[in-house]
Amino acid sequence: MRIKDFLHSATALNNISVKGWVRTKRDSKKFSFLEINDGSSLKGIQVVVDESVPGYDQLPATSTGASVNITGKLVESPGQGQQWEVHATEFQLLGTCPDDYPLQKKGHSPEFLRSIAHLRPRTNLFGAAFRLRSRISYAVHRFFQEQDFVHVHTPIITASDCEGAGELFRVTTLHGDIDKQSAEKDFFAKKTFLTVSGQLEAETFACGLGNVYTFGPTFRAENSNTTRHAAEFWMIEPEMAFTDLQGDIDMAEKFVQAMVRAALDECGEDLAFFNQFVDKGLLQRLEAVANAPFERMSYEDAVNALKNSGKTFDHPVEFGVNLQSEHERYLTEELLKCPVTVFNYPKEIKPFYMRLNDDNRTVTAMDLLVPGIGELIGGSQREERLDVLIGNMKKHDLNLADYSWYSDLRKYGTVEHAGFGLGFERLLMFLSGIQNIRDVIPFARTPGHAEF
RNA sequence: UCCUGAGUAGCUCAGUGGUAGAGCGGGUGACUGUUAAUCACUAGGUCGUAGGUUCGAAACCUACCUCAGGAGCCA
Repeated sequence: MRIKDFLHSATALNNISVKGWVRTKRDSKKFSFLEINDGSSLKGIQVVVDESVPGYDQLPATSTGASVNITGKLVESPGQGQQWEVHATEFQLLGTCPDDYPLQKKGHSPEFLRSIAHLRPRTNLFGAAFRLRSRISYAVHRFFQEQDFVHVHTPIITASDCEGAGELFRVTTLHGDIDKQSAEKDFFAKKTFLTVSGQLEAETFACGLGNVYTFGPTFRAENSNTTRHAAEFWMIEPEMAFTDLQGDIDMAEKFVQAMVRAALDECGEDLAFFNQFVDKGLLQRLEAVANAPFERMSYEDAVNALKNSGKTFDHPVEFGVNLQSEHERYLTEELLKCPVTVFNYPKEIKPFYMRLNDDNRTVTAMDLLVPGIGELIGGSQREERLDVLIGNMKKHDLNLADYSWYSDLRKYGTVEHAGFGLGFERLLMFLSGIQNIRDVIPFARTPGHAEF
């Protein structure tokens, strides 16, 4: 049993063992109070160690951060502030914690804790963040598995650039100036990279297994320094055969709502903590998202709404331009005050694989925007017509031979299909209110940073 | 990569041209069924780095480094 179980115990218990780290110690003359946390929950448990307890002589050396093993009994607490406490019958100091331990009893800034990322799992904030991450990771699989989606492990090393998805990390075993050497001499006998998306490979499985999803690491060598970007992040990419854009949007909205519901239902204590210390409006916002339908708006309507907003934007809005952060923020945070899916973007600003609409000027792209984050999901119905796809690839200067396996999906038994990509860390930011992506991933990889 | 801001004690910060400070944390002691305990005492700093201006620089100027926020790119 762990501390979480003791805190929720229905009865007093004899002969229990508590192993964990000391958060704080309060000494009396003849006994000490310890608050012990083992990571199983936000709350720790209070332990009372009387001077008669074997091991009491180790208490002076037991400071904040020390690891301990306590044998004792769980009893109702006579003090205020907790239902249960542990009366030690034996105290064992496992590991001392010298006074240069950087974590104090008081709060620290996330920036400082980032610099000691190896110790931050011991804090309330990051304990909560990474418990949430784990629960939601499980909820992702549960959501898709319960609907008979097949989980596909798409390759990490790839030779294909999923067009337009940012800079790639080169993977090579060559030494010296690699650009001056023939790629044929490299390990894979061609230029290879870390994946920027599993979408193209996922499509091959969707066009065979029906509904599939990927959930794995993704790498972008983009030199971007923002609160929403990491060079290594985890992406969820469902891909569905016999599905059009509407079905894609339906699934995206259903997915986001299910994740919000999972967080509310399964991480209540941690969410309450975020609501108190990170984002006062979090719970209210999540409840609203879980219960109300999302807005949908075509790109053209969005552009018109922005034009008629009466607001002056730093970047002017016109049909044909990408929506800027300020535009997305206005739509989701001011105009609609809820998540909104914008669809049917101009074809010029979107990748080759998106299906051309009958108007011949827009494609079936969709972006799901949420308050506070901006773009959470990007997806589309894929171009299933071979001739149109080939034409697009030519327009985008792609080497048709490199993508023959991809166009084969249209050559042999093509079907309409659609999918989307969702940055897992952005979802966690949305669910926790945590403002910086570096605080929802265990060890952030960003330009100039690969510590730990 | 661009723009803006910030680097002063372990942490959070005050100090805007004239003897480096506070709170918290650490140490010591006292006290108490305590709970971000309380009280007293105490240690702790090449003021990011390098130049420059000045009788005198933590402060003003220049460059660089680091961090943060914003932008672009995107998920």
